Amino acid sequence: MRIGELAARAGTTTRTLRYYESRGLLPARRDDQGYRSYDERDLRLLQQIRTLQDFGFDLEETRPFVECLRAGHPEGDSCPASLVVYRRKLDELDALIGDLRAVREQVAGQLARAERARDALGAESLVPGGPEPRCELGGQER
Amino acid sequence: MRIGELAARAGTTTRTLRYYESRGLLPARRDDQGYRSYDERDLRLLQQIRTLQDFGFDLEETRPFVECLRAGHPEGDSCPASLVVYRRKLDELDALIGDLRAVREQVAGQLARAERARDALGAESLVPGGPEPRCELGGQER
DNA sequence: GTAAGGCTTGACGCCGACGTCAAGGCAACA
DNA sequence: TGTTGCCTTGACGTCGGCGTCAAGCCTTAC
Repeated sequence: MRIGELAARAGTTTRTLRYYESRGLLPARRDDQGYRSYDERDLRLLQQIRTLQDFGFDLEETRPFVECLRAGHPEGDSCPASLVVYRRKLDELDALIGDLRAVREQVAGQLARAERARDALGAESLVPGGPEPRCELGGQER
Repeated sequence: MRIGELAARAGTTTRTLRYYESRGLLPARRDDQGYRSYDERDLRLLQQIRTLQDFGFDLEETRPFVECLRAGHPEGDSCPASLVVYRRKLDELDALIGDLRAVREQVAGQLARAERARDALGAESLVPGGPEPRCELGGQER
């Protein structure tokens, strides 16, 4: 099969396949026209790469899985190097999720505080002294 | 104060300040030498930007906060446009955290499955028929 | 004959938030 | 007088994973 067919079957583009080849991740044989030639095993490798990419693995992190498959193992994660990547990715995800949750709480707190302040200002306008400067920028207050 | 001092006081770099100015986020006056000149209010604006950046807001998202402060409000989030950004960021964070948690579970599942398979293969080597292909690539098995 | 479609390599574009280098100006200090 | 240190503008580099031309070859269909 040629590059266009492989790309279509994997739901990706020819540009992506050439890029993978340029990175040494998915080398291709050539037919007598000089066209890249792939088989079902290449499709399998490509699917492995795409699955991991969907998980947010970057290209280098997929390499152990691809090499594992190419070495004849039944699954891309049948080799210890792949398990190492899994575990490192789990740690990264846990750290990232933790950071994001902390940020989320910070932002939620800021929002709550700002809304309280706004409501307090709203009450102030019902009181002698009158209101403070209105926002003249950005906010559509219809 | 000049650009170097402001950068140092805000814990950032002169390049960053020039970049913010190029984006129209933090314009500077000029002294008679043509040097950028800042005051304490600019430091306040800059701190607002940096805080939001630390939260993962991109530059454009900080703009309403900066304009709010510049309009004379006591806080960057004293304007409705800023609250809109807060809420949108919360939604984005929730979505992202949800996605990452789903990915985390997927990866954890894959790791568990792969480890079970490895252990099953280990047991197989204690049994007639002998073991299957070993990994010859990548993994340091000491 | 020629147009269409697939393939080739090469190379520049993109995004965001700057880093880094170049060439030069101004001021203070030894 | 020269050196140091701050400032100026301009412009190219970075990172990842491709997108998007450009120019040209090969084959098949009309």
